[in-house]
Amino acid sequence: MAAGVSIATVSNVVNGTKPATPAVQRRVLSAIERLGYLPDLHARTLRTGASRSLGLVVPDLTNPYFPALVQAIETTARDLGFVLIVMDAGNDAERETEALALLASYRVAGVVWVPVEHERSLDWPYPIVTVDRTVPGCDTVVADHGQGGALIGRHALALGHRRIGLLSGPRALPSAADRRSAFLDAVAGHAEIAWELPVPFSSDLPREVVARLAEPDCSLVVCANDAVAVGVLRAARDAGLRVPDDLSVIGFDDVPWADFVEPGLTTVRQPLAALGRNAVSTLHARIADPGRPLHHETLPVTLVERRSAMPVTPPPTGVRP
Amino acid sequence: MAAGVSIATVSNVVNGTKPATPAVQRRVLSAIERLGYLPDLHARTLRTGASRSLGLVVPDLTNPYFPALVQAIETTARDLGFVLIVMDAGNDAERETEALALLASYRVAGVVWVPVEHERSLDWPYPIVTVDRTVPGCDTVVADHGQGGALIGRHALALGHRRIGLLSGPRALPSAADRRSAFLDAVAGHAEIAWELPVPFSSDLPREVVARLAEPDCSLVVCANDAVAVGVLRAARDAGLRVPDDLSVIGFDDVPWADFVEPGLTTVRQPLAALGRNAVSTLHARIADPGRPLHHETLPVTLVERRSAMPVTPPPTGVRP
DNA sequence: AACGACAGGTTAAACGTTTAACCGTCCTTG
DNA sequence: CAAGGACGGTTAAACGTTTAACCTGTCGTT
Repeated sequence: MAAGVSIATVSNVVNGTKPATPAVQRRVLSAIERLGYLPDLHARTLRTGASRSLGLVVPDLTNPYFPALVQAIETTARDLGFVLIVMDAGNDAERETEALALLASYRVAGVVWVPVEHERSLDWPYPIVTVDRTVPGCDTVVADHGQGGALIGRHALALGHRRIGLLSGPRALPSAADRRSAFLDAVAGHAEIAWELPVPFSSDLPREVVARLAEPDCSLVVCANDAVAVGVLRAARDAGLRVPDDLSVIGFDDVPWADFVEPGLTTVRQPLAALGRNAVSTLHARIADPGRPLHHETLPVTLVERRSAMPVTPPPTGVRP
Repeated sequence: MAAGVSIATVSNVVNGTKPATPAVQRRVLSAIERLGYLPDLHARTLRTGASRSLGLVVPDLTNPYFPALVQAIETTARDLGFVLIVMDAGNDAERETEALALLASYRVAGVVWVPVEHERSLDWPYPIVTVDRTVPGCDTVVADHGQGGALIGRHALALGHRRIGLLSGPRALPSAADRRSAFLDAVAGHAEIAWELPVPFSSDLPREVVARLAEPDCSLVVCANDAVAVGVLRAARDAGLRVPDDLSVIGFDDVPWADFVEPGLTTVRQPLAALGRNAVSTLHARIADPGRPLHHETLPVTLVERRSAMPVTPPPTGVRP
């Protein structure tokens, strides 16, 4: 090499594998500096078999849920010495499979996966940790959707709501189902479900839903999502209803603009950053010890109270005390 | 190899480099299938010197501007046969430099870069295309901020606004400066700038600004950003002002929730997807031909009219016709 | 019948690392 | 003073590809 020293020695000083004479160290380091040498990570990976890259596959980056998650994942991955290869599945299962295969070819050390759909039989040559969804045989980090549902239920009760409308999300989605049933359990016996309608995660509510909203027979509507909560806000306004005076609404997710709509949405916040951090540390642990027992972790969520849900002040239709 | 054939032959059939007998093809392909063989891209890159990965460095993924951009970049990169290594600089110049160095070690074929700060002298061993900011010596794809400013100016005039407040963004940011001066040019001689205040890109407006907003001496305030526009909406509401009846406001960016606030923000939309697509195709072209002349591309923006800016109906203070 | 061209296959070198094995020197030590 | 470690360095093999060079039949041409 240009430092008048062998290649192996260079390797040893850059990695500190073997001790070297100060003089040699200086020479090597200065030559590196001078030539702008950077080790070739491909060659390194090829030789050692230990890849320093992680994959991340998400259904749709533009979902407001993801940016904070991705950021946390990338940051902690890099702090652990890994590089993150990100792939957007475009909500398409086929494209998702391609992504996973491509990552296999790239010999990633592991992948963080947010599956577009539930259930999929697969065996990939790398460890996987799933986030927010669970796949058999994979480590998992999820938010406690059940707790979220319960939190909402208890809050609704505490605010004095006794007749509640429920806009539940896609029935097939486990997280939405968890939310729903925990909520139902929490209010059971204390409040009445005026009606329940399943809606997609969108601000564009089905016609029948906005019709129902126009003449509410409840004091609160609990929404599957912040997106649908925004739809409710809009429908209420169009119907001349004031939120929260005439109608309270509660969302889920705490999207970045939950505080920007009028009134600010009371909602449940998922610990996105923690989810991301723990996902990659879980993955890291599994990479270090492939034989360790399966790890399922569920992180607490928090209720964030804003102005869209308030106590029922004039008793809705005060029948009995 | 397990197909009773040499390694080289396998390479030839998977890449179609050299013709092979149908029988051999079948044997190889079936062996590949059977063993679940996937080529090692590290080895491939090492040997050919042609990396199939691109880097992406952004200041802060949680900025609502980025998700759509990143998605477009990832998608078109993958369609071109590249894999995307994403890095978040956390708005920190130092971390950004680390990111660029790490990408160099990874021998990426090129990188798409949205610099956290303007101006930086550097020479990296890969081609770079910058997005939304320009760096000397790099290919560039930007939105036409000047056009955006002009669009706003003309729209304001068309709506009949004659006294306008201006909340301009960080002076040091070229894009914000372009917007501002084009806007000023567009309205010059036809409308009066009641006041101008530089503010950071945030919904939390400085105290003095909300004070000024409380007693507006203008019919329209033009904001540096959708974020600050939201701040203005909020301040106006707190001051008992109705938007757009008492005051019109115009933003910039068309963030995902611009249509969710009340009233919907009229603003300028940047062609995020096109920006991303063109960035990687520009990069691709440069990779194919390192000697081609520098390519600077600026993409048109569009005005999206919603309800936060309306014609002045009662002439503001009708002095002369 | 002899030869050349060519198609289809193999061998071996090379990419840039890491690492085990090896080899001098010098210092210590019995 | 001879022998034996440490210590600091070098050599060479190996990782999984690609690719140039090479080999070997087969076939078509004269």
